[in-house]
Amino acid sequence: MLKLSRLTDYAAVVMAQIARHPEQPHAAAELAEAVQLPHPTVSKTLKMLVRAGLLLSQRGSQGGYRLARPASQISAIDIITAIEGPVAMTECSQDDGDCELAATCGVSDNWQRVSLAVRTLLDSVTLAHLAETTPIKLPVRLPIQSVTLASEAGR
Amino acid sequence: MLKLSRLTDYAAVVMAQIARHPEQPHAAAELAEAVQLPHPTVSKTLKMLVRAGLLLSQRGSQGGYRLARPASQISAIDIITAIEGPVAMTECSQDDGDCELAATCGVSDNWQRVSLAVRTLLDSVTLAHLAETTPIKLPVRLPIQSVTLASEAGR
DNA sequence: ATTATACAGGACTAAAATGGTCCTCAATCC
DNA sequence: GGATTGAGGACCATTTTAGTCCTGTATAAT
Repeated sequence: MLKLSRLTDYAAVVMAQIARHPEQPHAAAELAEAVQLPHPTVSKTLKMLVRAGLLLSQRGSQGGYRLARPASQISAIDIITAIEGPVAMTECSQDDGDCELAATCGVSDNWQRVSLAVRTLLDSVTLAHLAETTPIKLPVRLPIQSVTLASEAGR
Repeated sequence: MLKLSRLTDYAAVVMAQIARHPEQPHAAAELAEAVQLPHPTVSKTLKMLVRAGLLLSQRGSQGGYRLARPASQISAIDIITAIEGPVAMTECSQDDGDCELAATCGVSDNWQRVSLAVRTLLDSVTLAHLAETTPIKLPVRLPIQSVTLASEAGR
């Protein structure tokens, strides 16, 4: 279905929660309560976010989690990558690229361009954006994305 | 990893192969040979594409598969949807939207906007694009995408 | 008509990913 | 020292995915 894993979803919700109160550290138990999710699961998610460098943790009483940098400098793709690994549309758009079918494939280059466009899009969405509550939805348009496909590449 | 399933990947490759020779019908066995994938798997993929209305099939000898419409009128999202179902970043960005955590979630609206942007991006990529071989990659930029987030929505 | 070709539909299985829990250890504060 | 809180990883259940195969049906050539 080309969707985020559930853990990634949790991660975004938790990150947003922290982003709305960036001063104090937040214990896992407190966050779990706030977002109404099981403690062990939230805890697992938080650990992944720490390992990815998006959160800082402090042990001991009065400890907890804080953002490693301002919410405006954390992007959606950072969160997704932290939980799911690199965003790539196809197997072969990854780094290793060990697809031996590349010869007969014929679409890999273009998929890679699409991948890049998706990544760029997700990179332009920040945690600050996600954390904002949205009382009204007024469609204001703003171009944020470019993609180059073979057909436009001069051939 | 936010990536396409392998079957979707196959579907794109096979569709591109057909798109490059749109006149004759192509038998599943012939396509499997051309793209170097197992016949049963290719066959399964083709059936899904027919059911989604992207391919037309003809039984009997000299039968096979043809595009249901020109490659320029089939988008990447059509192919993805045919195999994986609707593209939605989160559970709750789907139609039913039966997420009872929506109250404490606080990010669902913005994820839905991101989903929409991804869908729009994938909709702008056509099978004709994908099928093109790409001898040179000259980065020419072309804005194709807009997204509206809460922060830009007037509020 | 008969036969060979080729798709339709679905059952079935094996393997992998995912979601979720729990236990033990380490750090920190009081 | 004791309470609190995170780190790390093992572990299991469930779901999803990939892939195969079988039976049936439509079509064309002869």
